[in-house]
Amino acid sequence: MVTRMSSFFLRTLREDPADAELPGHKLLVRAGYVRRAAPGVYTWLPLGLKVLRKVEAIVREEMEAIGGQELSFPALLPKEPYEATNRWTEYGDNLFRLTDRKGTQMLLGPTHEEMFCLAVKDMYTSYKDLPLTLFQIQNKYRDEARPRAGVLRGREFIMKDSYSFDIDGAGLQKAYDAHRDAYIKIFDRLGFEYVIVHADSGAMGGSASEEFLAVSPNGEDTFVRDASGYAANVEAVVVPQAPPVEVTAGPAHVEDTPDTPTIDTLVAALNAKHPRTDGRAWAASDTLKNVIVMLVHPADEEHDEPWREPLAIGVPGDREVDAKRLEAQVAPAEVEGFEEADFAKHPTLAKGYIGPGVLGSEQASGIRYLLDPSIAEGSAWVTGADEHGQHVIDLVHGRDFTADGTIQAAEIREGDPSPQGEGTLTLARGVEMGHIFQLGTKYAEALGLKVLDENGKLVTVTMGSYGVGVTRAVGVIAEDNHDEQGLIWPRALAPFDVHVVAAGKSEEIFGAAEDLSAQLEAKGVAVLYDDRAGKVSPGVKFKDAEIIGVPTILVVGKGLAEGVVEIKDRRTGERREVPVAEAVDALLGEVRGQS
RNA sequence: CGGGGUGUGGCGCAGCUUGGUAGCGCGCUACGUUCGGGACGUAGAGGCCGCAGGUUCAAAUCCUGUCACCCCGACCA
Repeated sequence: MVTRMSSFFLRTLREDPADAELPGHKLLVRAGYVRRAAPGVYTWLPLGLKVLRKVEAIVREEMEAIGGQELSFPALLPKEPYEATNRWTEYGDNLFRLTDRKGTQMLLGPTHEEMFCLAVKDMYTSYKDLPLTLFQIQNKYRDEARPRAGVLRGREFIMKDSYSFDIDGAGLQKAYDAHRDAYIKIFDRLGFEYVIVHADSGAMGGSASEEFLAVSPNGEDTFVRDASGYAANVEAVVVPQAPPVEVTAGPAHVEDTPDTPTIDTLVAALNAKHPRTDGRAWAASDTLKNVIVMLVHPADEEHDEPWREPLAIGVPGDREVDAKRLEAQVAPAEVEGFEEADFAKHPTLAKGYIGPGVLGSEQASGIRYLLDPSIAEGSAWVTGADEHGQHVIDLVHGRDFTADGTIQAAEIREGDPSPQGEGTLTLARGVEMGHIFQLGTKYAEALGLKVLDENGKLVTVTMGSYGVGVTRAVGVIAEDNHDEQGLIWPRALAPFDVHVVAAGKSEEIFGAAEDLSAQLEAKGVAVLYDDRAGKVSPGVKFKDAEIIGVPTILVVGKGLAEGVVEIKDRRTGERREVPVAEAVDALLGEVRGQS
């Protein structure tokens, strides 16, 4: 049936909503696709829901194409399965928790590994039942500390989550590859620019993990890439170990460097009082900065309570320790600052002048000491001498000091050499649209999902989990597809195929527009017909058509007297007149010609 | 959690410094004119000025407290 603007549940806004920042978000609200219901919680109006359903349909088709079977779990869940996997506590404040009238604690599902795992355990017991891939497209709930950018980061959002179940690693790899291919098809069809980056599997556990990031300057994730096609999340970049270099430095010597607690003050003091002999000036990159943090490990077999461990990290003085990279390396431990009270407990640490002299498990402080891999064996450094106001010059790695190992925690910068290939890295931002994980047996083990193999032996099932942000996809597409006037939907996702505007007041115009709309609908073309009569001027209708962003606009107006109507391409602005009798065929060509 | 900001008809905002019976634009209703680029006129409807205390003859406005929301950061499969 033709959708008529006169009765369609829609109201466009002339002005930007005050609470929106990004253009796509503003337009989705202004054009009547979504409304904010609560922070990070959005209502999908009829127009928006049509787009959302189209995205869902694409995702569903591709999941079914790789043999995925759709089901639907509740969003309201019992807490026991999440206690079994420890996520009831691990998920922390991000979990929406509630209590029923009997006082039983429940949660709104942030993701459903546990439920899928238990469902398979409930029904399957044999290797013959595997492999299996299940999926759902369902609301997820996460009490984000800071929801953002409208539908891009909500506290309630729709996700397609699927899970693969296999008897062994080879099966998992196959399922993983199938999902990877399916995701490529999905994101190609959704039509946005994306990169597949190596990701950190972090708290999810498991071995391999890749993220699909929609490239967008407004994205929240930073990733690197080089000219050869390598791309990785910053957390996942592995800086190669610098090869050893020949020692050219003289013996290490301690110098007085009063009032130099920072790298900047140190470099200035060195150049003023201890100039280099080779004529070059000291730079921050000649210094070795030692940063102490406090790791908070969760309780484990040996510790009943969360426990704390100091960690020293040595990085070149011109680089910071990247908090995200560090967190990824030490997960599931959390990173806290090393406070004054902690310094008091470690009297060998001279704040501001900490050096490798006391760092390391075997040294005076007993603090584990890890170096950035860019610090080559044989290279000489200026670093703290562990006495207030003193630094040591020409301290050579491997000759004068050693560490307990290396850690990937230094910041990654634009122009750094690519860890793979020849070129240098560029940094860009993206929005995480999909994430695929090889989970392995973590969840199956915790929940006891085992099947009998062909030898009659119990084997723990190997799982993968795979997510696509469906509501987020609509947000990203809106950010990517608009101009000054409004949204411009890709044809495959547009809420309607053709927006018919009756521009005028004569009965002939409305009659012809009505007739053309009906003919199009009869051919399976979804029509939004602006049949508003009376005081709604053509200008208002044109503006609304532009902001709503249906890719093809049919204007029935003044040309009708000469027997022509106008077809406008919303994206290019191109317009052409066609005889009324040919309009339907011409529009069918538009709608079906491209995709 | 840290920093910045905002709460006034459905939406966007002014008024607050210097207290005196709440205003503008959009939208909405009725009638008339207009009709290819967010028309115009006339007449209307619609607001516990976030909430609670306080000061005062009088509080949207001053004071105290509190709540909420937005933005940046931290956080975030």
